[in-house]
Amino acid sequence: MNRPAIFDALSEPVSRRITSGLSRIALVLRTQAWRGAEPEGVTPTQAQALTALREGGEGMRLAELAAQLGVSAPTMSVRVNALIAKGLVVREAGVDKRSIRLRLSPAGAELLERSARWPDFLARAVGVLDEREQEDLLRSLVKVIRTLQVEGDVAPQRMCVTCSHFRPFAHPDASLPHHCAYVDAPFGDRHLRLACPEHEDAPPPQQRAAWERFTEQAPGSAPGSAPA
Amino acid sequence: MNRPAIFDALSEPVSRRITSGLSRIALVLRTQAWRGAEPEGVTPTQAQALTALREGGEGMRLAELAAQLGVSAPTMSVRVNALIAKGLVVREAGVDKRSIRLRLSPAGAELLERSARWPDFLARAVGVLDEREQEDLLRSLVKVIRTLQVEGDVAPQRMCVTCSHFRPFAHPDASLPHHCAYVDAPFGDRHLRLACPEHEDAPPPQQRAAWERFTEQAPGSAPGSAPA
DNA sequence: CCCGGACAGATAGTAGTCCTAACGGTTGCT
DNA sequence: AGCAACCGTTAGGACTACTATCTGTCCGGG
Repeated sequence: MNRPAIFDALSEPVSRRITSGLSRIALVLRTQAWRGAEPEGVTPTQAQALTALREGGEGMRLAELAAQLGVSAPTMSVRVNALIAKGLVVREAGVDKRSIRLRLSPAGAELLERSARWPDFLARAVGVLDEREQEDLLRSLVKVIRTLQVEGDVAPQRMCVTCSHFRPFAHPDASLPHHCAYVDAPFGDRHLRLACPEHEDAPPPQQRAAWERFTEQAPGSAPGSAPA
Repeated sequence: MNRPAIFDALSEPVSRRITSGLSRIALVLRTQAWRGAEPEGVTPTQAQALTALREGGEGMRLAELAAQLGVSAPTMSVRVNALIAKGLVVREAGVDKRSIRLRLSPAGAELLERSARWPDFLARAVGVLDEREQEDLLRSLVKVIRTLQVEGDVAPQRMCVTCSHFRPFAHPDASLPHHCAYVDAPFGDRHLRLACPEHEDAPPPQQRAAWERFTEQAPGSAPGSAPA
């Protein structure tokens, strides 16, 4: 579809410029990290831990939480203790007396409720994209993150594409082609989730099959787009 | 185009899930930051400064560099001194004796040459997207970053869309609709740059006009997509 | 001419982040 | 019973980056 052009020779690969753009956004997220957290009296990483704790369901173990946030267990231990001292998290003994179960306290849940809008400066910027561009962007991000997960660069995510309830392209409707067996309803790319509380890891063969179906289909935005 | 569905009521807004995905990628970039930099004997932030120094052209001032990387001047001062001590950057007196001009040393340029492939783990993940998806993704990122810049959340970027040489949709060819007056050649969305050495800030009225043309056109991927 | 305000950058001092190494208590296998 | 594996914690050190403060330079006014 794209004809050769002078710029094809002049430019670095598209994928590299994309990573440069993603890095730029990562930079902004880092420098603006205190915006939402500080007014609530927590640090950005503490806020991050609270979010993970909510998304991961109740009774998370310490090591789980650490893996989810990509930090070492000692780091997470200190972080969690700070949150416990602030009364935002409670620690309970697990069945195994070595392990612990971490839960949000009511105060922690309420804090998350209040500050759930961060990072809305970025959400506003994303809002300049039209409906279709957002859907395409979300689908692309899902694909990239899933690949990072397979490569071991990031911990398993609670995403639709690895969920046992996910049935890609189960319906002919191009607008709502997928099916979620948990709520038993069709959905589209725009509904794809990255952190679903109802997520349940599918067995690897099912994951692979679903992934193949999901990626091999032409994107919903372009029914007959160039396979050649 | 998208019909109402159960999931429209169940899900948080698409823009919020997108920011969640972007945050996830930012997390990976942060945890993997030492991968490319450490083997070269520099820290990630030092590598970042070197990159900015190359992209920004020769003879950058300290404050400029600090703004580009979203850190305070003192922070950048310390960082630059470390790079000077390592012989990767040279400091020269500016015309104004208060200011300094920072340049990459040959050793610094050579180091960048060697480690320019970071973060290629992310570039590889982006590589699972097909050509068209990458083009769409790049265009969306450009739009988001440009918006962040207008909002003041990030320093001015050397992007095509703010460049005096940029002529959006100057050609009828849907594959190469834009024109770069600097190299005097047509180019497409897939050639859009985020850090062009030849960038020259266009005057605000021209920027606004170009931005309007650039965003109001239907994305190249969908000639007749929903204006309603 | 020189004096003060504005500016550019450098230097403390402090706080947050996060790692590796080493340590106690539990569990389960032999 | 003994020992290895496991879970979480504590200790120490490195990196990042902020605010406040300081030194030197430029420029305009008296």
